[in-house]
Amino acid sequence: MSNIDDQLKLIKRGCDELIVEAELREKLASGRHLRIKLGMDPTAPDLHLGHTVVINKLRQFQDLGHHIQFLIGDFTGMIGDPSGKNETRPPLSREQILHNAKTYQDQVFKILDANRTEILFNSKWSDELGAAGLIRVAAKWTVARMLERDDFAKRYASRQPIAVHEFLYPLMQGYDSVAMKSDVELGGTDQKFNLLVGRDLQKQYGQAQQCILTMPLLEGISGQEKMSKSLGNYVGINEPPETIFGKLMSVSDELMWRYIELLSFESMEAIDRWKKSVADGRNPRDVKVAFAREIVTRFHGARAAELAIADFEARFRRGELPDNIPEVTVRALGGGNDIVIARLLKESQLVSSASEAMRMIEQGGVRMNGERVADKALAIKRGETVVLQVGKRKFARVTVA
RNA sequence: GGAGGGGUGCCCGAGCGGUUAAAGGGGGCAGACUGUAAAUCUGUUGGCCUUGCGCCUACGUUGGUUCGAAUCCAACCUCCUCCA
Repeated sequence: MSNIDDQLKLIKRGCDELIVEAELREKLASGRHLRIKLGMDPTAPDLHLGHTVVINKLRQFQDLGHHIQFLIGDFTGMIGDPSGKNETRPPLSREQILHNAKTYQDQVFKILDANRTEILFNSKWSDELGAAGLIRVAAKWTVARMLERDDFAKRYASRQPIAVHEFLYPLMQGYDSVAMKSDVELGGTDQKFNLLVGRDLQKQYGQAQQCILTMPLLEGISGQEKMSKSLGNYVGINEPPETIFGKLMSVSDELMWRYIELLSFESMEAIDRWKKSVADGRNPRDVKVAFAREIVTRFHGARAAELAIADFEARFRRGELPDNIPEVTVRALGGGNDIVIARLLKESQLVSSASEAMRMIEQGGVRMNGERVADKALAIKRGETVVLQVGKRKFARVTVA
C-alpha cells in the first residue's frame, strides 16, 4: 500500500492537476502495468525544454514499470491544434509531418528508454475511420460543449475566426484515447480540455475512463510567455552544449527556480536545500551553474557539460574569445583593394544590414581583433584576416579576398 | 443575400491632409554596471550609400483627388458582428 503512496507522490511532483486521483489510486492498486499516453504533434522538428517537462513525467511512469504509449499525431498534426492559440494554425503537409516525426523519436529517446516505449501514429486508426466514421465521432459532441473550451470561447467572443475543422482536433485526440485504451493521459495545462474529451469519449465507447495528469507550461527563457520556438525564447535539446548552457544562465534568478522544479531530476529535498542556501546568502549563480550542468549533461553528456562551463567562464567572466570562431571569407567588391567595416560586418553575417552595422559601431558594440571600433569609415585591406566581434556573442574570423 | 465595423512597423496599439520612418508599450539588440547572457540604468530598433539634416521603400491591394495622403475618394481582397 505504501508502494502506491510512493508512486502517487512521484507522479504528482510538479504536476498541475490530477483528474481523478482516487481513480488513479485504484488503477495503481490493480497492479497492472498502466497504459500511459502522451501525444505530440510533429509540428516542428526540434523539441525544446518546454516539451520535456511532460516527457520527464512519462519517464517517471516508465521507471515505475508502466507501459508508455508515445503517440505521434501525424493525423491530428494535419489539422493543427488550436489550443492556446488566438488564431487558426496552418496545417502541415504530409511530408513535413513525417520528417518531423522521425526526428522526434531520436530526441525523445534521450529521455525515455527506447526498448520499453511503444511508438504509435494516429493516422493508423484515423485514416481507417474515413469521412463516415469521422461524422459518427463528431455526433458524440455538441457545439455548445466545444465552445466551453476557453480559447474557443475567447475567440468567439472577440470576433476571431474559428474554422470548423478546428473543432475536429479535440475530437480526434479524444478518439485516440479510445483507440489506444489509455489508462492515463499526460499533457500540458493547455491540453486539459482535449484530455477531458478523451475521457468522455472513452465512456461513450464503453471503456474505462483515462485519468488525466496535466503539467504546467514552462515559461520561455525571458519569462512572461510560454516557451515556444516561434517566440524564440526556447532552449532546444539539440542545440550545442554551449548554447544550452548560456541560455540557461540567462534565465533570471527568480525564474530559475521554476526551471529547476520542472526540469531537474534532483529530489525535492535537495532543491529545498538549494533554496535555503541562497536565502542564506549563497550566490544564485552557483545554483544556476549546477542546474545548467545537469541539463547539458542529460542531452550531451558530462564531458560536453564541463567544456560548456569552461567556455562560458572564459567568455563572459574573462572576456576571452571562444574556441570555435566561424571562418568567413569576404570578397572586396568592385575590384577595390579594401572593404569598409560596415559592409564587412554585413557580408560576414554578423549583422543583418549595413544600417545595423552602423548602429552597432555607434553603440560601441563592434570589436576588431579585440579593439573597439569607433571609426565608421575604417577599411580593411584585401588579404588581411581579422577577428570581428559584435556584442558579446557573435564572432567571426574574416579574411578579405 | 442585407446592414455595419476592422486591416498600421517583429507583436500589441495611437495617428485620421503637411513638422510621420510614423506616439506609447512589449519583445529584440548594444553599452554601463555586475554575481551571469540575473537585476538595474542608458541608448537603439526599415534599407542603401558618396553619413547628408542625403536617397529609396513602408501604414491590406490597385487606381484616383491634392503642391502634399497612413490620413480624403473608388474598386477589389480579407476578417469580424448583427439580420436572413
